[in-house]
Amino acid sequence: MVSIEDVAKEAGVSIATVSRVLNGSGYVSEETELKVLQAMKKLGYRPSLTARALAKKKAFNVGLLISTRIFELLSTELGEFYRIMISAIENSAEIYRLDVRILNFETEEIPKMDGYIIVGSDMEKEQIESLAKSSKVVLLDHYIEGLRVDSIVSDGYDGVYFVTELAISSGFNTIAHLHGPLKYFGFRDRYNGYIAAMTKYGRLPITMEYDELHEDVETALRKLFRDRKPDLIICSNDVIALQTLKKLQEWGVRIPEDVSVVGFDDIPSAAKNNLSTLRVQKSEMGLNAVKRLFELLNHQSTHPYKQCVYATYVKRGSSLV
Amino acid sequence: MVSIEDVAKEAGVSIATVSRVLNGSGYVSEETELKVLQAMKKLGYRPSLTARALAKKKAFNVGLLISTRIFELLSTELGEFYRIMISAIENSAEIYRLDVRILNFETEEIPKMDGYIIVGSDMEKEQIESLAKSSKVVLLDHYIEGLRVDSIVSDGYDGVYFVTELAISSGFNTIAHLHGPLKYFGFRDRYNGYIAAMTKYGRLPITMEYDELHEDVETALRKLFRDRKPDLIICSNDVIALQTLKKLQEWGVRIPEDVSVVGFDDIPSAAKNNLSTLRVQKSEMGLNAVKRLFELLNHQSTHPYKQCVYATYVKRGSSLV
DNA sequence: GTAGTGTATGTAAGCGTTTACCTATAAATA
DNA sequence: TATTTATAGGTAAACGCTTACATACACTAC
Repeated sequence: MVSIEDVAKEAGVSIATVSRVLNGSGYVSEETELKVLQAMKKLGYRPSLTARALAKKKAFNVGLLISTRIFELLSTELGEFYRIMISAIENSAEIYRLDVRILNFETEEIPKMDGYIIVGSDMEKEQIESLAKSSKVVLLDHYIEGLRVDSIVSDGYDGVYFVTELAISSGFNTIAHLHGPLKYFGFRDRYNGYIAAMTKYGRLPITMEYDELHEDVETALRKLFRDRKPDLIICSNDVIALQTLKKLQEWGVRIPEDVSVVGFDDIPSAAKNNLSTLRVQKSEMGLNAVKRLFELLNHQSTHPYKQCVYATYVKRGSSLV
Repeated sequence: MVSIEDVAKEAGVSIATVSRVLNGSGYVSEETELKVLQAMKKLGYRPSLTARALAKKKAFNVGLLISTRIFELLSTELGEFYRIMISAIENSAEIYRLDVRILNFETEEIPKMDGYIIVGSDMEKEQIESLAKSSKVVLLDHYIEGLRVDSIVSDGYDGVYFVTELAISSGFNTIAHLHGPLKYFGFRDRYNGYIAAMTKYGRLPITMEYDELHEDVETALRKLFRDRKPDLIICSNDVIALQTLKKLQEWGVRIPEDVSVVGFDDIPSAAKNNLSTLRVQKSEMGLNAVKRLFELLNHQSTHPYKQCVYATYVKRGSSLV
């Protein structure tokens, strides 16, 4: 590996000078700059990002932007999902010398900071867009189509594909998917994974949409059971799965002997109710958000991407698969 | 930030000893180890990955696994796609101290190396799976559903969503999607992006599947034009788009006045034929593959993910959008 | 008793950068 | 002419870690 020292030697200057032209800091004569530039090119020099990161003391400050909804959730049992993510962020931020400040973007003026991590899907597209224009931004557990902002999400497509395929190869016959409104990316993503797996193995998809916040699960389930009783219901998330579980038990259906039920997210009540589920890697995602933001903050200019962290299947008592 | 030195001081030992318990290397008495562990916990110590990476000289060797098909492509004009990716890999590998060796996995025995980057989609699922079991593996420009191997792909969903949305907001009325076989993930991904955007804006999707390698584009286009003539055709890839372009011109259709055509990939002939397209960020993806493999090779154990690099829209003469 | 061996720990030299601080000119100002 | 000031570039100390090497002690083997 060619180092800054090699370049300095080649150009006949000190490493400080090379560093200066590298960073555009301090005084360097045009003549010297040219010599250095040529030496770099000649040797094919590429600065070590690692060394640079280590040497720079620069402590960035980053805002952790959270909505009122999530803020309030945080102090309840349901907030565990975000609590885990946020504490992962705070822990890993230290490694990268990031000063994290938690902010409610709905009630407070957003102060100018080096970068932002936006948690969850409550911020408007326009606000994200304008924030991303002037700062480094990473979306955590959120993604907006066509916006091209760095995002970290759980891979719903792959997760649901995985259990569906697993179920098929374990001999399940009638695999249904009970999903939330497809206008939401997350639900659609999971839905697509289900469809892809079923299609791949020549199975007929059996799906039912239902809004877990405004509709009754009973109606949806009745419709779902009308033609053939499924032996496995894969639900869009744990809330839907738990409602399903409860209703089926009311009906006297044996779980998992008659019907297996699988959720998505792994919220705390999933474990309590013995629900098999696809676990969203919350702390891993938090850590990755920090890592990615750090990258952006340092050697900027890398092309943005969406990072889909694979979900992990957690088998519990609600399913035979 | 609490450093190894702080821990050493707290535990009353040297930093070398702390490093030893950190890495499980060399001799450390149980008693000392306990002291160190306690000091770490007390101070909330987290080792700096940056410093660690810098200090480790360890040069890993990695295999760049390529199929015969791609190997042969490499020396032709069509191979530019992979040539760019591969040279990006070779360049960035140096930064990370990776010794890259290019291998044809179909003709040569795969030698034992620290990690592998598998380029393209020609390797069998089973072989990838077994390779990933004993080594660190990154898939480049490939992704296998349900396998959960680290992958770098171009975000077809987002890319096609982006142009579709752009076209809708630019006043296009009849936007069609001419796509390759949906059994392939890449085509399906792009297709889903198109569907999502059209649905979002209440437009009726107009789609036509066609196998660019075995079927004739004329038939597909005739079917596509039967009901309403589209004013924009978004194609699954550049090859399809170029065939479309040619056929339309044969028919005397004016491009882009009558019909706009957009492709995907940005292969060299796209530029030559003035085709608007979604550019796959080849060198960025190559670089990211290296970076990700390096992460895996070092502080292993991070949870795998699929990285979807956003495509960039490149407007050329074939479209008004 | 002397040498050899296994165990335990410390010392210090890197790894490739950045940057505070210092020195040396030449030009500008008094 | 003497003093300031802007410009140019060098020196060396960090940054937090790993690791080769040195040291020290307690055994065992002859």
